[in-house]
Amino acid sequence: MFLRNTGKDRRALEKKQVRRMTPQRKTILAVLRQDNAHPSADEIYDLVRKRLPSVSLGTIYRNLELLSGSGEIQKLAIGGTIKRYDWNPKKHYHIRCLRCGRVDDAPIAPLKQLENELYGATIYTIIGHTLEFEGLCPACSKQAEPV
Amino acid sequence: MFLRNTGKDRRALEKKQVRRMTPQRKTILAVLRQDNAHPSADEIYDLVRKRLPSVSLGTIYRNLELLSGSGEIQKLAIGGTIKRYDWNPKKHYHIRCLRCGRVDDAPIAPLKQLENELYGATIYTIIGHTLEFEGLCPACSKQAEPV
DNA sequence: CCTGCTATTAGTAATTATTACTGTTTTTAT
DNA sequence: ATAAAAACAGTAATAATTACTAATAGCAGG
Repeated sequence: MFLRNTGKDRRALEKKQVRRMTPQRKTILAVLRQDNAHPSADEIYDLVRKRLPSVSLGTIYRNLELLSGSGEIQKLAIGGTIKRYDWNPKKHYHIRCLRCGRVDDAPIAPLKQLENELYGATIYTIIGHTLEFEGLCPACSKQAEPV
Repeated sequence: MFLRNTGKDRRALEKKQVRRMTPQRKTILAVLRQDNAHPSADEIYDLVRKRLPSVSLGTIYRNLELLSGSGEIQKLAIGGTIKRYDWNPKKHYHIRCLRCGRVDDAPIAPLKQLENELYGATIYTIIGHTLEFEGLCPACSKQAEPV
């Protein structure tokens, strides 16, 4: 949970706690918890705006940062570019569609002993790992096959 | 000539081949192949400019895209934000320092049977997976421990 | 050797996701 | 009740990447 000292990472180091459950915060949590699609900040913004039309994107980002920092939700860096958010803070894996970008949970239990294989073989102090499967979702599988 | 899609996906679909080995292309390959640090496009840009001062950043990106598309190098989306490039096109895993962002190869063989565990359990057509370890590099380990 | 055709280039503009800043409002603590 | 802290909306700035444009370079066929 410690990252390097660019702006965003500096904030993570501070381990700032969520103090108050503001309406904005509450709504962000609510829309995230009824969404299994691992939405991006922008998608969450759209969903929250339906309930709180005057909410600002900065508030979305700030609160997603606070909530993931305090362990209530999880921030995912899947596939490279954009960040996605997961209401489920527990460690689990994901599978991503290479065609449309859809992300689902991968139905496989965390591999706890995986890091043991590196002990002694790497100069790093190992803290964790992320595992991501890639494939085609049902809709894109159909399109991809020329039938 | 252009299917409607996001830029990067469109380009991936085209599977455009590298036709000529231009000096720019050759230099990009050369600097990448003598660098085990998995440099970013910007770092490669700096390295190439030492040999070809007038090269442009767009050329770096375009050629890294072409070279990874044709399988000569590998494009990595490690840790989320920026992309890094690997002279080694063979499948292997990486470990990233959470503090300074350093990336090294992880000394562990690819888990070939991992995807089998998902067959029948997911609605996706599985194509592959990426596994990334997180930890602290030696330098950052020392700093992190209060001694 | 010329002519035309693409691939490629440098340089620049645009885009996207995210982070930072600013002035105001809201909540908490005294 | 009042001062301090936290959070907010709105906007500006940044970083990485992608797209565009006009010029150049190298090959293919006559």
